[in-house]
Amino acid sequence: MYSVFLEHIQKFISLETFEIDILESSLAISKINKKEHVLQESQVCNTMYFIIKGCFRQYIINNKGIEQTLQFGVESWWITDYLSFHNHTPSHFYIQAVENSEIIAIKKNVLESLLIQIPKLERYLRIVSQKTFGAAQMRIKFLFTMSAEERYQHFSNLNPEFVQRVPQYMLASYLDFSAEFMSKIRAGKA
Amino acid sequence: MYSVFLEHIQKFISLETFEIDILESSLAISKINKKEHVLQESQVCNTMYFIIKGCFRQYIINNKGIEQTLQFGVESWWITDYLSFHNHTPSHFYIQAVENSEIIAIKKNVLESLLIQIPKLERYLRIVSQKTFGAAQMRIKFLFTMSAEERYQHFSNLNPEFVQRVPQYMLASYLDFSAEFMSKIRAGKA
DNA sequence: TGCATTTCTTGAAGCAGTTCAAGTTTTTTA
DNA sequence: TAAAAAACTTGAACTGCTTCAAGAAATGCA
Repeated sequence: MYSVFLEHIQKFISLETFEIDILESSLAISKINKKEHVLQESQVCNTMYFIIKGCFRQYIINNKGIEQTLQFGVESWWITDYLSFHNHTPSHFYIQAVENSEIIAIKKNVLESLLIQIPKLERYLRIVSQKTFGAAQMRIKFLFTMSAEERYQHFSNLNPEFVQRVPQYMLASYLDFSAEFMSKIRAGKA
Repeated sequence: MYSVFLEHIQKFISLETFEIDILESSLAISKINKKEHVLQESQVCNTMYFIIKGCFRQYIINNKGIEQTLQFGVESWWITDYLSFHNHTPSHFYIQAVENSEIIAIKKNVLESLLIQIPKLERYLRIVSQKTFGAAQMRIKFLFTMSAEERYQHFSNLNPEFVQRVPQYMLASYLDFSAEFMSKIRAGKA
């Protein structure tokens, strides 16, 4: 089951057999059940998570006590709080499994040791995080320019399967409107 | 004037003298005048820009013909369209100088050659882009949880000098409200 | 210096989306 | 498979912010 991970890396760099051995012997796959958290607000985040199987979300609890999902992650995505990770500051976020999932959890010191043994991984992580930031820029563009209904239509056209996979209220908050309004959009009453 | 660049890199990795020589001989500083563009919508972006001096913004023109600023960059920030850069797809963005500025423009092939000669730069860029993505996550949090007035107050508390530096209408669109509403917030009439 | 351009201000009218509250449907679990 | 919990729906009242239009102030440039 490491294949999901190794294949993702090898989309960007090529690995020697010995490097694959290092990765497999340094890393483990953990099962995380639906609704379990891998990060809670105010914790310092010292781990990066690569999703092998399942779905996670990063969310906050706003001042009205409502959960707002800021990011989803599925197979082959990384999820973590990079700011907390790099600055050793308490996180503002929760990261939770939305489905029963399998992840590779890489602690900071393990990551550093892997990056020394396999320096090419810096390149892999550099490219992946630049592309992820590019995707975040597009997300902000959509949030700024589209109405709630347009954001929903656009997202469901691009990710029809994913829309089935998560509760509507989570998707509503990810698209920055209320769960009630999502209901009205879907009923054509918006 | 490369010092701004070299010092930024050396916050994250250390450079040997020969590596500094390679950088200085491969790179040039360009002056970009206020209002000049370094990227236009529909162009493929094949350059990364490091800002030595001045200020840039990334913006779009929305369907009402109004400019909306998605991102600012000042001294020691990188600015580019990473999605267009990595996927060779036409950009959705404009990147423009807000002040008379100086930048280091690094084309993709020059970057690749530098990364081969100084592999450590992968690490520098990896860390910088992960932190930048972390900042984007926080930005989305603020957009989701704060009212227009709270976003303005929060931003001006964190960046009091910067607020003086750019036209109000650019900052208004960056904070996702109208220029008119900015005026009312500042007058205490919101 | 003076004209043109850009930027900022103000008020009135309007509306996209929220909030609240209550009920219904679906899913989970014992 | 029944009861509990989670998720979804609906309508009515409300509001934070936009839009429009017009004028005032500041800045840039010949």
